[in-house]
Amino acid sequence: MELSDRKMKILSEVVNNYIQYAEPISSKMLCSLLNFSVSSATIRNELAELTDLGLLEQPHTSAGRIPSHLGYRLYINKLMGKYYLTKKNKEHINSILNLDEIDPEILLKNATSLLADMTKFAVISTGVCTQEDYVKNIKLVQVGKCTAMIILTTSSGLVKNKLFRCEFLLTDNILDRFNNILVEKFVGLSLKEITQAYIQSTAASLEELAFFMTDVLDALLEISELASRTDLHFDGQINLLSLPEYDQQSAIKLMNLFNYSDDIVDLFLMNDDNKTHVFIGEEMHHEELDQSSIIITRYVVDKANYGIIGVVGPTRMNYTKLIAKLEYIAYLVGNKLNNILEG
Amino acid sequence: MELSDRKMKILSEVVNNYIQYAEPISSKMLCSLLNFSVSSATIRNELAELTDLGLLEQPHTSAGRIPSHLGYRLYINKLMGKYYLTKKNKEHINSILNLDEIDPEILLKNATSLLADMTKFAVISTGVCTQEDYVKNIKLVQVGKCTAMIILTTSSGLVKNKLFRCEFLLTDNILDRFNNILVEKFVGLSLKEITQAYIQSTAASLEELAFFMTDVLDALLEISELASRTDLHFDGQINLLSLPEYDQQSAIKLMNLFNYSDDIVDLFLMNDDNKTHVFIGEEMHHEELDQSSIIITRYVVDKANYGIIGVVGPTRMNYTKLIAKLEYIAYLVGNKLNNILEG
DNA sequence: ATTAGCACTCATGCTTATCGAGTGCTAATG
DNA sequence: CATTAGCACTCGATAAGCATGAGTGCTAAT
Repeated sequence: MELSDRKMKILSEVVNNYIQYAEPISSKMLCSLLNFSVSSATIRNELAELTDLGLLEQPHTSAGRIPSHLGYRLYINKLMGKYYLTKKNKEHINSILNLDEIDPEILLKNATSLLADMTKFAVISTGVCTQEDYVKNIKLVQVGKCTAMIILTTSSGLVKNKLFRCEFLLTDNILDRFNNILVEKFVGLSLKEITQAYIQSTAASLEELAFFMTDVLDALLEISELASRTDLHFDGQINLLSLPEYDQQSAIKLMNLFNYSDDIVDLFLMNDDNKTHVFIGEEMHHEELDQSSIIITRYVVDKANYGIIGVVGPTRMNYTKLIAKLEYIAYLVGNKLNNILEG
Repeated sequence: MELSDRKMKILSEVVNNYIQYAEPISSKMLCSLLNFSVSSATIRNELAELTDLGLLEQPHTSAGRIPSHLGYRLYINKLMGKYYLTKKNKEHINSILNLDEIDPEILLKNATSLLADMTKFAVISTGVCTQEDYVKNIKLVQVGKCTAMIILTTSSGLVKNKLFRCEFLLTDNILDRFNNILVEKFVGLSLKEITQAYIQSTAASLEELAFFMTDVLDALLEISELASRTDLHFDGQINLLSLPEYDQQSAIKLMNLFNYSDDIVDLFLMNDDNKTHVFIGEEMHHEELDQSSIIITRYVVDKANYGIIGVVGPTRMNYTKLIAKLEYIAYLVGNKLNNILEG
């Protein structure tokens, strides 16, 4: 079913207006905004039809119209234009992200917080996801009499570290020996392969050394689990509190959704290509998100490595602007991470 | 001025009741709760006098009484009993904090989040504060072709690390040389001494090597600044949202106070001995905190090292219970950190 | 297809009335 | 003199009534 050009323009205006003012719009108002040479009664007829089609809604009989989620969907798929960031905007983003930070985790944290600041909404991002991350290197460094740090680097550029303690005095010599063993036994393995069971069988093969290496091996297990769990970054949740669409109740529900984050991760994984996706309220089938939309996109590091970054806000959000900002930041992050990985 | 025993008991009951139910209490109700053999009219007379003394307040003429901040103050200083944690409570805390985590930062994060979970309020803690933290050791570890990690350990047990990148290919040899220089020039210095200027003058003394070491030195500067800045841990802010005393407005204000945290830090430093302190609403002279109280205590690592941990909640909080929980956790954290530092 | 005109709806804001919990005060009591 | 019964009074909370006006839907005319 095709809508007339005029209906399109009306729908578009309703959405734009609602995004800007958060109030239902009347036929009269639309009439003066649209400059068609028709009267408000004609607009009213059009509005009635758009409402019948399920694209618009009325909060109550004598109120103006607001977009339904179907209305938003049509708007997003067909009607909205593309927004181009101003030079100033881009420079602002560049100036904050182009620091020579080379830790992927910190870079992502920065990007997430920057986007939250810019959008005044909540932002979520994942660390780099990779099909098959494997151990690139392991280093042990002594930091105290009985304590040392284990540093794990992976093929996706991740560098994770963790402190651990042994029951005996450490020396460079001992640590070197341990380190060599770890390198020999674990470098090249996929992170997934490093399980409790695998560690145990490795320990067994070490014979009398196994006893001394339990702490190191435990630490390795923990850190590789840490490395294979994609980490999540949240920011700007508090921004949502000041928005008219969230009362205390729903804000709390939303926060909890973020905190017990499995559900959110699932939502995020709905993004399965390199395009930007918009999910609107009820489409997500999560009561807590009925009033909200999520825009997600991927930052692409290289063929095998990407991550996801997205904005969560009220359905009434400025999609064009947000998409532009999100995509630009995702683009920069992807580039930056690619540099880090290559370098 | 001394209050009669009966007045004390009445005040105490008003506070207890308000803490539990968040509602003004009437003379009649008090009468039945207290089991004095007097009538509600007598209680009313007592209440009137307590109100005249500024210890109680009436939300409006025909309402019951609630404690004023002076009332709370008296209650806290003189009236409230001591609460002893149940075995179950203690075991729960132990089981979460007695993991063999040896990174002070992570330990503190865990403690903060545990306390937030237990109290359902917001919790803030500082890292270890120390009069004069000095550099105990520096290590450089290669993690990529041109990237390395610098690890700084300090006298207070802090272990901080940071990735940095050089403009040239790294080798074990080069890093060893760099490392030796760093150790020679910086180990034993107070963190405060490592300033931009100091780094520059050190670089100057290195002559032709200086050029190659700029990146390392920059990283060192950054990381030592990071280490000397006491870090702050927040948790449970969202808990405050569900409390009746905070509407959206005041919750946001409170969150912002936490986020731009200088003010909060000042408040925290009001704690200048090893006792537990309670600050009540208006006493803090921060509009945002008028409805809130803060309980702070120190965790003591050893003579020179301590940190602060505190709970922020509505003035109407269960002080005895909270103090018990807070102090127990602070005690464990202090102990644990002491072990880590010694070991 | 468009439109003027008009009856109809409903959220909003204001005023008024009622209710009842809880107080403060007075006068009586042991 | 502390205590108390009794009672008038206050004031928030809740509901009900009413006017207002923005905005619609429908009809009949163009």
